[in-house]
Parts: sequence; structure tokens; C-alpha cells
Amino acid sequence: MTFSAVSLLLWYDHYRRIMPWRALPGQKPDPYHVWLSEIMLQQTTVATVHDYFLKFIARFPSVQALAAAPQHDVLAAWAGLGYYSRARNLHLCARELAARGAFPQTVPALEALPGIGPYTARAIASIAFNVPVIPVDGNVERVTSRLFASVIPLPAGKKQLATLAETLNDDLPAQARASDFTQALFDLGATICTPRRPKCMLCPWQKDCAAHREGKAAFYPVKTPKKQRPDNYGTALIIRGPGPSVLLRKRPEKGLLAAMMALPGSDWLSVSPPPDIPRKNASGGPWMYLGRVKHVFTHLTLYLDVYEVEVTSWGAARSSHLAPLLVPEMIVDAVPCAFKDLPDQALPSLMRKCLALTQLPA
DNA sequence: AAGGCGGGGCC
DNA sequence: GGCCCAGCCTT
Repeated sequence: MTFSAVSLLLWYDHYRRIMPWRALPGQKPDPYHVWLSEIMLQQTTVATVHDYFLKFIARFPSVQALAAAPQHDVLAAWAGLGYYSRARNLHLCARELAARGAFPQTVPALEALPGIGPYTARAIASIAFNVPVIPVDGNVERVTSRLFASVIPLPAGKKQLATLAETLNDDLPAQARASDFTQALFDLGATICTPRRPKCMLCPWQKDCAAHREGKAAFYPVKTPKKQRPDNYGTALIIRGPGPSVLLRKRPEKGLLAAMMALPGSDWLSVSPPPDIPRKNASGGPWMYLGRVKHVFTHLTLYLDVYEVEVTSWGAARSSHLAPLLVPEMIVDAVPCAFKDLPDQALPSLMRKCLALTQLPA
């Protein structure tokens, strides 16, 4: 079975989406923009990436500018986008590219770079350098599983789908336009061959599609059920002091929200918070309970009880009357940050949610 | 092969 | 509430 690759390209010539990282027809793609957008788009929607991408290239106009920047600035520009290992690897990769002087243009060489796996290597090679390979993302998996009515549940069936996807541009006209063909697959998956209610009536591959012949395109791709998320609990402390400012600390280099800034607080545990912490300063106590923040991560749901403490000096924050809510080890490495500088900090969304519970000074 | 790793939008 | 999103890395 040979697919009408050219019909997809004709469809693309008419319906292609315009995006800030994409070259317009007749223009050459910018490898920096292609690379950066591909990293940002990993597990992240086009709508979310759009503004981040524009701000990022305004702040870091070139690979060299990105390589020369301190890590904190890169993490701050990434804050809110999630999966922060992407930003750390992006920065590492920029330094390697800057030292090297140019982008490699083959799949194996690209895949050897930090943060670039099998998918992204093929995406950059095909989109930026017109190499005839097919990057298999969620879109391509969905399109391919429907074309072939593949019933092997994902993720176990990924290898089979990748093999099938390689045959999609198995003719010379499509391979000559490898860059367009890859982006056409993305656009088809994003606008026609959608997860729910696919628009088969508008699909250039309708007559090629086994799932459509079965009358159940939406049934594909088959996926194995996901594990449920456990709940975790903890406290976060908004310790306000002179300036006005607030204490922040940098999280460890590995693990959840690695190397990002955070409010001081307790560890996050699977047990409910101890009931002996007063939720209000009813007895004229030193802290105020502001509320509970719920935040859903990929593999756990976190509930943080947020408290506010006002101190006249940072030394006072270590005084014993703030225990057990605030113990010195929580702030041993904390540093004050002026409220006006919070927007420039590498604060993940979870911490911005917590800070939103307090009344910022005017 | 499985699990860690963010966050937002959609239904 | 669950699912999806232009996945990578470690174990």
C-alpha cells in the first residue's frame, strides 16, 4: 500500500498553519528557532508555547546569546512552562553548539546533544535541513495508528508505529519536500486527525485510512491505562521582611522542580499535615494561614498549606517561637527577594500560585 | 520497560 | 475528573 504523500503536500500548501518559529513558503528555516520550538513543544501545546517562544528569542536572540547567559536567566525565561530539565539541557546544548560553531545536520549527531532524543533529532533534521525522516510525536502516532488501524496499545506499540510511519513519505516527491512533509503531518494531526471527533470528511488521506473504513477513527490509538496519582501534602511559608521582600531558596539540582526557586516550607509527604499546627493566629500567634494550594504534577497531586509570617529582621525569622511551622533549616540557605523582582525569578507556577495568596505591597 | 518529570486547556 | 499535548532521561 502506497500512500498519496503528494496529496498531503497539496493539502498543506493550502491549509498550513502560520507560527512564529516556522519559515514562510520560500524562506529557509532558522535552525535556532526550529530547535528552540521543538524543545518547548515537547509535551506542550502550541498555544502555550507561542508567547514563551517570542519572549525567549527577544531575550536570547541567538545560540551565542543563550550560551553566554547565566542559568538563572534561562530558567526564569522558562518559568511556568514546566519540565525544567528541558531548560537546563537547552542551556547545556547551546554552550556545546556555540563551541562547535554550527548545528549538526544528521540524526545521529543531533541525537547526541543534550535534550535531543529520537523525536527531536528527526524533527530538526527534517524541518531545518530537509532530511527525509519522519519524527514520531503524538500527532504522527495518532495519524499512523489510524491509517493502519494498529491495535497494539501504546506505549508498547511505539516501535511498530515508528516503522509504519517511515513508509509515509516513501516516494521521491515527498522526500524532496521533507521539511514540508513533516510539518504537514503535524498540521494534519492537530487540525484534522484530532484525538476526539476527527474531521475525516476534510482529510486528504480519508481514502487511505483503515480506521475510517472501519468507521471508528476516534477509537485509535489504543492506549494502556495510566497509573493513578498519589496525594502529597506540605506547607509553604511567605516570610515577609524589610524592603519589602520575601525569603526564597533554590531547590536541589535533581528531582522535582530542580534548580528552580521556591518558598521555604516543609518537605512534601504522603501523609496529611499534622493537626497540631494552628491554622490561624487566634492566640495572637506570629503567623497567618492564607489557604491551601492544589497543584497537579504528572505523577502526584500536591496540597500546600500556605502561611504568612511578618518579621522585622531576618534574624527574627530564626527565633524559636516560630516553631514548629518554621524551623531554621528551612531558611538556612534562603535569600531575600524584593517583591518588585519576583517576576524575574525562576519561580514555577506552583510557587506563583502560593505567592498569589498574599497581598503584595503597592 | 517503567517511572520521574509541569502545566494548562479541553470535555 | 481524565485526557491530551511537536518527549527525554534514568533506572
